Amino acid sequence: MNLSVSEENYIKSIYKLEEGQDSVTTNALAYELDTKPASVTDMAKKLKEKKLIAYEKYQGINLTPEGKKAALQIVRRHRLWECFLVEKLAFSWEEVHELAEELEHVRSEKLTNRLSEFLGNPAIDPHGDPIPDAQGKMGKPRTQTSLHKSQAKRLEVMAVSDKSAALLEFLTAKGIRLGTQLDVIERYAFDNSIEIKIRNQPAFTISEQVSKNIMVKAI
Amino acid sequence: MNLSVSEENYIKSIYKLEEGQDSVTTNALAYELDTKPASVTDMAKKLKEKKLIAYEKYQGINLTPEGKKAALQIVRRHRLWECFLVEKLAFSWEEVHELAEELEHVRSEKLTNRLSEFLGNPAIDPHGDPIPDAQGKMGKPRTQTSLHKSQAKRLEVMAVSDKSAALLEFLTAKGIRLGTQLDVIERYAFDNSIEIKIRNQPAFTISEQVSKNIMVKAI
DNA sequence: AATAATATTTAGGTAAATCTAAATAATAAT
DNA sequence: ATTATTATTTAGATTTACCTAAATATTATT
Repeated sequence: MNLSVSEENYIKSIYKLEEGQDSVTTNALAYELDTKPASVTDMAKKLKEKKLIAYEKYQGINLTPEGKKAALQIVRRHRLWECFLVEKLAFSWEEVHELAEELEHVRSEKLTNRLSEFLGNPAIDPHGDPIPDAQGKMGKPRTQTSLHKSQAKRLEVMAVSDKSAALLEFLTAKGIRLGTQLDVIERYAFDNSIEIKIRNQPAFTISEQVSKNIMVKAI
Repeated sequence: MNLSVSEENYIKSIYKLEEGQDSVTTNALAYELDTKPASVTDMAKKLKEKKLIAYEKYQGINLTPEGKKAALQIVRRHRLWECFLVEKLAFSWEEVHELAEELEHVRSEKLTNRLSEFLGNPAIDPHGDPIPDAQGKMGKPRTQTSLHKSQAKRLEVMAVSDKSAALLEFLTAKGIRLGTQLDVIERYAFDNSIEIKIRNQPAFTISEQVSKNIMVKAI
């Protein structure tokens, strides 16, 4: 199956949005891909034709097993390149997402597998996400909850689900990185903001938008 | 200046064909890019608009200084990725061209420079071609003559100008690689084939097409 | 120099991936 | 259960990078 860059981006986004949800809506996909719903409908028809997604008018989108396989290959490439950029080229974790976004579209199994080997077949990428192996097998689908949902009072940052440079820069500025341990001081119901504290630092408040994207586990 | 992948490929090919020639013809470029002359004319207008080439109807194509700068950046990326693939991922020299052809289009100066640094700022790529530095400065534009043109009787292989996998496989099979020293046994005028001999090996004959693409220097 | 051959350009068309605006379906609110 | 709102799809354009076929220039040949 030969996919265009655009088709690959759709498959990857569907895979991402499918997590948790039982199907992906046209609007959500359009927002995720920064495009218009009408364009999504067009592409949905094409991907259905190629048997990569299950799609019926107004019924939302799901990956077929084949589509999921394709998605996992793309995710594998993306996360391996992120490892490469951070470990070998000394990029910081908030810089690598956009570059990996381009590198992931070089579709060569041999290259992918050699790269993985070169990196010591890593199981997680610099953001804490698991890397699918050559067969598409992947460790547990990442951490338990978002900080937004977590009930815990003391927790550890396991991953960040949104890789926009803006968020990652914000987190870096605030001293939040992988493995950072935080205490939840207060949750404000009126705007869902959360006051948190990192050891040896003054407490500060983060918005719902931010807390939704910080993945944590209780400690 | 933001170039599409297609525009970059045109610029790169013009740069390649310009070497020696004083301008590049529509047909030559079409052949090089495996496209049609009409498409080249279309693109020539666009690249002229962007001031990357000098072009007047029926007059052939030349890079402007700006176009040449762009070309050297692309060539730099291409050759650095080739180094990476051969040195770090253990690809053989005949495998890397196609992959580098894709990787070269990731346009990030920071990535390029970090990659170069990671590789120890190499000055030549695995095919023997010099790698432009970050400023576009490049070592002497490679070897003197093709085997086809060379008058010398004993010579050394400095580079291969055509990177098609077919040719590179052929050369590998015959034991011809960078640095290989050969003796010219005979030149057959009727088809321009050449009988050559590598030390400790039986002599064999290569076609004009092959000899045109082997770059040598006399020793 | 006239003609033949070749090279190049123009005109008009196609496919992929997008878009806007309008139409229609599904969902939420009264 | 209507109506209003929101989501989705359709219809028709647009842009990029191609294409073919025909027209026109240039170059080579007699």
